Amino acid sequence: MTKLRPKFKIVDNMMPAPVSNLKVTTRAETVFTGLRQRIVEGEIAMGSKISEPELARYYDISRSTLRDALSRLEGSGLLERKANIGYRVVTLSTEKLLELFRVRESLEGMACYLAAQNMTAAQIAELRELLADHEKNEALQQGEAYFQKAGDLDFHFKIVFGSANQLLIRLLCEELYYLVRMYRFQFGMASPRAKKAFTEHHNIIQAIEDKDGELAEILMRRHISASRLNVEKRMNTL
Amino acid sequence: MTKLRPKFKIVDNMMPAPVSNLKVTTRAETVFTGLRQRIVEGEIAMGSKISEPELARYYDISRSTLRDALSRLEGSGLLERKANIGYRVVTLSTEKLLELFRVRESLEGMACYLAAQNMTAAQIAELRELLADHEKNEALQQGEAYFQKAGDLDFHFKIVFGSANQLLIRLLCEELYYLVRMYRFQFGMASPRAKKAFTEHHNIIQAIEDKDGELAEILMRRHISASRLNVEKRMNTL
DNA sequence: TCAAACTAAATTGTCGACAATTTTGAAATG
DNA sequence: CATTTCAAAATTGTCGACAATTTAGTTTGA
Repeated sequence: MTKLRPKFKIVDNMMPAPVSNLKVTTRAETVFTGLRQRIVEGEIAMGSKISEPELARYYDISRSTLRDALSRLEGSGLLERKANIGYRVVTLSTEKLLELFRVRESLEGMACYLAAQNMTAAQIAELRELLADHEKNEALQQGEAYFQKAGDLDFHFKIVFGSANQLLIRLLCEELYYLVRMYRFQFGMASPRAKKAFTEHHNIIQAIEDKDGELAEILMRRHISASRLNVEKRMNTL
Repeated sequence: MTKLRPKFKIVDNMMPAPVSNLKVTTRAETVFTGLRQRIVEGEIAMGSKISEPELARYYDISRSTLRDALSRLEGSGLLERKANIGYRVVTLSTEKLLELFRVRESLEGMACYLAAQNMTAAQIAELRELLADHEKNEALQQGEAYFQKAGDLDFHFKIVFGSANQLLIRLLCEELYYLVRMYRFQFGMASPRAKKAFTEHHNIIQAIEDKDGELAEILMRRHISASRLNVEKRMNTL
C-alpha cells in the first residue's frame, strides 16, 4: 500500500505566497476530502466497518487526525458511529433513497421558489448556458450520460445557490448532495428520464426568469418527484 | 469553578446491569450534551470563541475528548470552525432566523404531508391529547408561555416523527430544532400568536386525521410562515 | 505618533501511549 | 455437537506532550 504523504515537505517558496491563498488546509481536512470521494465512489464499500488503525496507516497520519476527518464524515451523513463500536459506512437502500427524494423535493422546491426571487439576470443567463452545454454534450454521447454525470447535479446546485439562503445551501450542498452522488455512483440512477429532464429544466429556468416563484417550486417538486416515482415503480416490478 | 467529574466512580452494581441498558455513553457524549444545553440557553454566549484548554479544564477532561464533543456540536450547527483558528459559537441574527423559518416551512410541510399518510390512529390521539394538555396549562398561565416553553415544539416534534421519514427526522430533530430552541431562548420568540397557534394546530391535526396530506402540508406551511412574517414585520418597524 | 517588524505567549493541530470496551476464538460443559 | 465461559487480541476512548500556527505585546524605525 502506497504512502500517501511525502516524508519531507519541499520548500521552494522563499517569496511570500500568492496573496489570496485562501486554502488554509489541515491534514484532517485533506483526509476528509479524500475519504469522502472514496466513499461516494464506492471504493470503500457501503456498510463496511472503518478500522481506525488501518486507515490511519493508509494515510500515514495518527489516529487523532483520522478521527477528526471521520467525525466530519459523520456530519456529512456518510458515516455512522456507535459508542465503543466505531464508524461504519452508511448503508444504501431503496427505502432510504425514497426518503432522500422526499427531502430533496421539499428543500429544492423551496430553493427554487427563493431562486425565482433572488437570482440575478446574470445568474439566470449562466444557468441557461450550463444547460445548453449539457445538451450539446448530450447530443454527442449516448442516452444516459447526462444523469450519470455531474451535469444534472450542476444544474440543481446552481439553483440552490441562487436561493441565497445559506442554511439551505449548507444542508443541500454539504450534507445531502454527497449522499445523492453516492446513490448515483452505486445504484446507477434510473434514466429513461434523460430527455424529459432537459425539458423540465428548461421550464424551471423559464419560471425563474418570469420571477414566478410558486410555479418554479411546483415544477422543481414535480421534477424530483418524477425521479422518485421512477424508483418506486422499478422497486415494485422487482 | 467546580469540578464536574468525581475522582472515583462509585461501584455498587455487583449484579448484572438491567438487561436493556441502552445508554452506552462516553465522556465525549456527555460533554456534548451538556455543552449543547449551555449553548442553547445562552450560558455560553452566541458568537463567543471556544477556548479548548479552558473548557477541557472546566469539564476535567482532556482536549482530545473535548474536541470529540466539539466536532459533534459543529455537526449540530451550534458551533462553527475555522482551520487553525478554532471553534466559535454560532452567531444568531434576524436574517438567519428568517432563513431557518424558510427551511422549516419546507421540511415540516413535507413532514406533515407524510404524517397524514403514516400516522396511526393511536399517534393522532396522542397528538390531540398533547394539545389538550397544553391548552389546559395555557389557561392557567399567562399569554406567552406556550410559545416560550417546549410545548409548541413538542407538537412539531410529534408530527415530524409521524412522518416516519428517518432522514427528515434526523435533519429536523437533531440538527435544526436545537437552533430553533436557541433562538427562542435568546431572542424570546414573538408571541402575539399564542392564541392563533392553538387553532392552527387543531386544524393541522384535523387534516392529518382526514388523511388529507396536501391540506395538512399547506396548513403547516402557513403556520410556520405566519411566524416568519411576524418576525419580518417586527424587523421592519425597528 | 503611527505603523511595521519582531519576539513571546497562547491556541490549535498532530502524535504516540495507555485505559476501557468489544471482539475473537479456544477451552470447558452439558 | 451446540452452548457457555473465559482469556487473549484487537479496537475504540482518553490522555498528555510536542509541533505548527495564530495572537498579543513590545520594540523599532520613519
